[in-house]
Amino acid sequence: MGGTGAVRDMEEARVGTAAHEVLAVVFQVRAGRLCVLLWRRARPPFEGDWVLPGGRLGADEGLGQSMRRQLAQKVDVRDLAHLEQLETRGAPDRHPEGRTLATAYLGLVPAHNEPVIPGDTAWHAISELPPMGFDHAAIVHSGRRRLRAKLSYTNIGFALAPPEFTMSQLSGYYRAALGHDVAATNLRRVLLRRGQIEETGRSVPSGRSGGRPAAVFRFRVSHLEVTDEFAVLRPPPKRAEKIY
Amino acid sequence: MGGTGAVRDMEEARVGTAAHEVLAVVFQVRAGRLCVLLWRRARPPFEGDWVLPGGRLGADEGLGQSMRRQLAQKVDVRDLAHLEQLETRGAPDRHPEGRTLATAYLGLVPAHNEPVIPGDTAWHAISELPPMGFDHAAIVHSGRRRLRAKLSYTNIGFALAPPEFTMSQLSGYYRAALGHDVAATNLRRVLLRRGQIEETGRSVPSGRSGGRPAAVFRFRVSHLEVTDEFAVLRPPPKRAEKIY
DNA sequence: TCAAAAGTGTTTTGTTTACACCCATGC
DNA sequence: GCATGGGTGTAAACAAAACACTTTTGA
Repeated sequence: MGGTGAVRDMEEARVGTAAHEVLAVVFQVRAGRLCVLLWRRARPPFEGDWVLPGGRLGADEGLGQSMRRQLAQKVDVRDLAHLEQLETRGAPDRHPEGRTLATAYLGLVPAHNEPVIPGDTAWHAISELPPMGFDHAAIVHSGRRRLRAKLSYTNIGFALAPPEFTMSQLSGYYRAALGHDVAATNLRRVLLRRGQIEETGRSVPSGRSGGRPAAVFRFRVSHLEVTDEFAVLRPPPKRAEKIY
Repeated sequence: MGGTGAVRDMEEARVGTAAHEVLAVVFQVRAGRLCVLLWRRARPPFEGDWVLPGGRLGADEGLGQSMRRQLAQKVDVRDLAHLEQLETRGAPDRHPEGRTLATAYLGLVPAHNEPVIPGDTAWHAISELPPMGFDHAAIVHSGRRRLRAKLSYTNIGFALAPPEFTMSQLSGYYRAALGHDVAATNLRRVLLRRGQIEETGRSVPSGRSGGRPAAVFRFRVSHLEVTDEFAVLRPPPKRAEKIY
């Protein structure tokens, strides 16, 4: 146990009361790779290891509210296009200095944003995570699974892409997040069909190597929506008498 | 604030420490309807209202462990076919007697189990929820959404159905959980194709009104599995060079 | 023999992937 | 004019829903 002494010991003995922290898995696609924002611990335990940004829940804060406040110290909150709760971990031994529950959030920063971040934080590709403290590496992987799943049936791409983009750029963000190739030509049709994206009418000039100018798209809504709810077992379309 | 006085006040003032409880949304299909197990509060706040079973997190318990312990006082844990974490709520004012975080779980009891439950608990159809205390009604609806979604792309039906069943029974459980009709004939083919269910080889005699005897099926695995992961945007089947 | 319930065969529909081909631009 | 992407058209693959028809039983 740490050096806080009697006060902490008394608290821990009391059933049902525990320290609570919030942690953020903030992803951004950078240079074609899915990256997560990590913070380097300057003192034990896990000194020198990397951990998720976050901290103690304030006395009168909601969880999401606390997460945004803590994150504001690392990234400008305006850069965060999406934030959702991921999971809560409460293994009694997850924190060596005493019982601490942690509620993790998934946050997304659109590509090409370059938020100012403190010197002790850095973006790390999730394919090459550095040594990480506590159970934070596992939480990063939870976040990746969540993002990956939601790319299939929601419009969550809006939080990965900048406000305007070409289809080949967008397929790059999908590729980075999903971990496999995504054909721009088909992605375009799927997202258009689902009404997720629309053309701006403009196009970007082709690069020095030539090629047809690419049309510029944008997402139609910039908050999470389920766009493909019933992959299967969908309700009968006509006379759909719901039973509740 | 409640009358606990100085001790509680001191705790609440201390940043990062809060009471923590676990709550269970336990569903069972009963008489063709999706029902949730509720507990009737005997004292304020919300006296007489119905709430989710649960209670304070113990000093050295994990969250899931605590949930199982608390649930054991309401339903026999052997009756619980599935338990998964749902969400954590931490609004500062969610509990009138003082800051309390709650981590909710989703639990499923297979149909036709008849667990012994205490006199102050009862099953309520979710289409006719009684007046409920705290934010528990919202948590019930979170649970229903989760169940409904997972029926589409996982084998979670195993936790709704008894060990053996006919297809028309199974379609009844799906109907109750999804809220719309599910044709037994197509459900059979979908679940067989996905390898979720298999025939036992036996059949049940037809009822007094005649009819062909129904084949008896069972789920092949009785833990959660994703059986239809990439509804769309699936990775290329051949030469699927994953990038991580 | 008829009604009832289960199960099979087949068609239709919808969605996504694959792939060939056409388009617009820089050099 | 030709290489280089971008974009369209179209076919193929696949899965699920709809529906007609067959099977097996009780009365």
